[in-house]
Amino acid sequence: MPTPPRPLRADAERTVRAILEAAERVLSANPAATMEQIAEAAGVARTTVHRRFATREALLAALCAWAARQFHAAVESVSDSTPPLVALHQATANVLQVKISWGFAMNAAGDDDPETARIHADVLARCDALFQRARAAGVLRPDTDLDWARRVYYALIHEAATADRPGTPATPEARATLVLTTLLNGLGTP
Amino acid sequence: MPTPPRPLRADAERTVRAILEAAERVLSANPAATMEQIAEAAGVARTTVHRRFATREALLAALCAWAARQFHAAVESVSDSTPPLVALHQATANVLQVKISWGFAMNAAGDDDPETARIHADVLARCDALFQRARAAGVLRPDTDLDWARRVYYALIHEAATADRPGTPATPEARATLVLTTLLNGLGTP
DNA sequence: AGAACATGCATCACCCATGACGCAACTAAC
DNA sequence: GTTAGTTGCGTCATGGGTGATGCATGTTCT
Repeated sequence: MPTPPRPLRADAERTVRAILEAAERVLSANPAATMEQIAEAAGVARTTVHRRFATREALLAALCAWAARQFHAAVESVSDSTPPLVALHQATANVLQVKISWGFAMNAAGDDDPETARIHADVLARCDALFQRARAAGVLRPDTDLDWARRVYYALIHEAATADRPGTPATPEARATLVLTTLLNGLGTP
Repeated sequence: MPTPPRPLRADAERTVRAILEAAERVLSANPAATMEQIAEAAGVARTTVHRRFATREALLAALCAWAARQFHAAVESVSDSTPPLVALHQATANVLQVKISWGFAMNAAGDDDPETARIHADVLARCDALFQRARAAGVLRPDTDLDWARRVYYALIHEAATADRPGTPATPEARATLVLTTLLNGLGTP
């Protein structure tokens, strides 16, 4: 996370953002991409990347931390008192919005940083709580294995976020509906 | 694919198998693992790996080709005349069996080799045909988007193959049932 | 406008994975 | 048992990514 004691100047902050966005773009296409390629995509010299992120690991960690915070914000904005099905839809749409732009960073395992790990754990807890509410309210079957449900849910979100076929709905809301109808009703004939 | 003009001697063939299995094991844990690590896991000198697979790319390609053939065999063994639901269950169980042992190799995009690409295309075609039969038979809803269905199906198989929690069913058959009930019925209250 | 900060560029050193040989010891195949 | 193939080991060359530094040229902030 780029929070050195001395606050960054405005242009430097812009540079950091540009580097993170470029890293997401380049690494999602090729996870083994070099610092050089990332720098080029960011429109910046390679040495500048090293100035902001001492090592490659540091860049990866910062990228993951950034995505984790977006992820957290997407989930946090959903009120705990909203009915489960509505809350699920809101959270799904928000997460999809983030995931479309930060797909690589959200999948990359950057839990070596304790702060990022904490955020991930918090999101996980919120997700679990929401699923428990959903099960208690009868949205999910009473005998549902919540761990399996969560895995399936994440997987569906991932598919909905990466699907780019003509037939796929464009807006996050429509995709969220697709995810939830598939999760709850399946694709078979009732 | 290890098919040089001259057939390999028995011990050499064993070595190739050991290297491929080690590569799967090591690379699934760390996709950026070195040839050295793979060789060590295979109980073989690094130079021997290079003797069998000239370059790292060649090893990856061979690994993917091997997995693709296993994949193909798992799908091919299901008769085209079997009722769709039964066929789905058989194919799913077979694929899960393979995927548990060759998870990395099946995900790695090794379609640069035309032969492997052909096999993958063939498997895809069979999957599509099976899904069309399922839809025609009323197993899938008549308005189902088959592309979305296939994506969800693959994703569920992936989750079922990588789930290693105590609550998860152990046998491929039981996991196949989990995949199919989730795919067809979803997890919501009917 | 002046001070502090940021960037590009050129340059350097370093490490490590990769890939290639040759040779001696061994093993399968006939 | 002879022959051809296989392996381990030591060795070497090379490329490429990484990380650090100094300096001149902008840019921001006050």
